[in-house]
Amino acid sequence: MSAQTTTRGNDADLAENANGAQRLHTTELANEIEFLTARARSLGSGRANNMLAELDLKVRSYSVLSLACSGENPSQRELADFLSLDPSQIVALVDQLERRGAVTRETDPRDRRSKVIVATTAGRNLYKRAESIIRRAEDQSLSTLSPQERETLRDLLKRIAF
Amino acid sequence: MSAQTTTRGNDADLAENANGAQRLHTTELANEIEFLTARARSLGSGRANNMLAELDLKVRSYSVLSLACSGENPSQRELADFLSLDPSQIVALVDQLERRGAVTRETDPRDRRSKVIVATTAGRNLYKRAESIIRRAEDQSLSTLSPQERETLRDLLKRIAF
DNA sequence: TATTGTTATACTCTATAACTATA
DNA sequence: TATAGTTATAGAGTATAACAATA
Repeated sequence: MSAQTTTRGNDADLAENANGAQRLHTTELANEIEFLTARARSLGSGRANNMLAELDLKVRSYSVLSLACSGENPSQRELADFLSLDPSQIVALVDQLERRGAVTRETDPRDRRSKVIVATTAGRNLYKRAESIIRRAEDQSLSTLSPQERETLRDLLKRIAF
Repeated sequence: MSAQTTTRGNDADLAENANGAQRLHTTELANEIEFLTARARSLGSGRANNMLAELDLKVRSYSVLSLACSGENPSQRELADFLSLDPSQIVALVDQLERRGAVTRETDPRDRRSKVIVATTAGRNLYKRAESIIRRAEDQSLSTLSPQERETLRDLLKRIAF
């Protein structure tokens, strides 16, 4: 998905550490890439959501805001395609961001059905703060990896994600 | 995936390919490891769920079945911890698998509060078939990676997932 | 008093279909 | 006839609290 989902996140994992489900780490399941990807995502987006809460954002709304700030002037349809979300979910996300003055909908003059999402100045400021939080969250989630390993991971993921 | 979620999966991505949201691939967001992980997970579990449908399983129930077949005799509490799911969700998943005769709940004699989940013969047969489907799904999801790269990815993910 | 499993409930996320306005 | 955005709704997934049995 891309666009991700809220998850139980950190609390559950503290529980696991406190507890003793480490026996299960040697299991077949624990070595499946799909499982590991899902677990990494769950931990990562859980942490990111917790940290973004201070800006009243979630990973979802952050993603939309980020693309609105990208300079690519995405339409809602493009956001839906790229984030693997239904167009109706984009409506709700853009509504929220628009209500707080972070983005505006501008009708594309070349196709008046289409609405381009662009960030306001306030939206770009919000994004700057959110981006730095996301960077800290990512840094924490990847704390066991060296910079080189992080680049390797990024490249491998990029090849399977697109 | 661990604990995962159903996702829109393949259809959305065909739409993306058909469409032209490729502009957004150069975006900052598209290079964030968290985003790529989420997207990879979404594609992967979407595909796996589609393929597991013929066995009337999902990634969730497959994960529980897999751990029930692991020989580690996990309790429901351990399943919840390991899969980052709430204990009440485990109840529902085990109920389903128990109803179809794939697993049984056995009271742990050393702690009669705890119930150990063990696979039946039918459950192990079901798991064999599911496992081969999961392997095919994973193979398709990782088709752009060499065997070596897959191992690298597995190791990196393992270090951030646990 | 604390923990395992269970039930119930509310909330979020996801999927689908129908509508409108534009093309 | 088809597409972008919107609305409404139902379903799946998630989080929380309370309870019984057991420790």
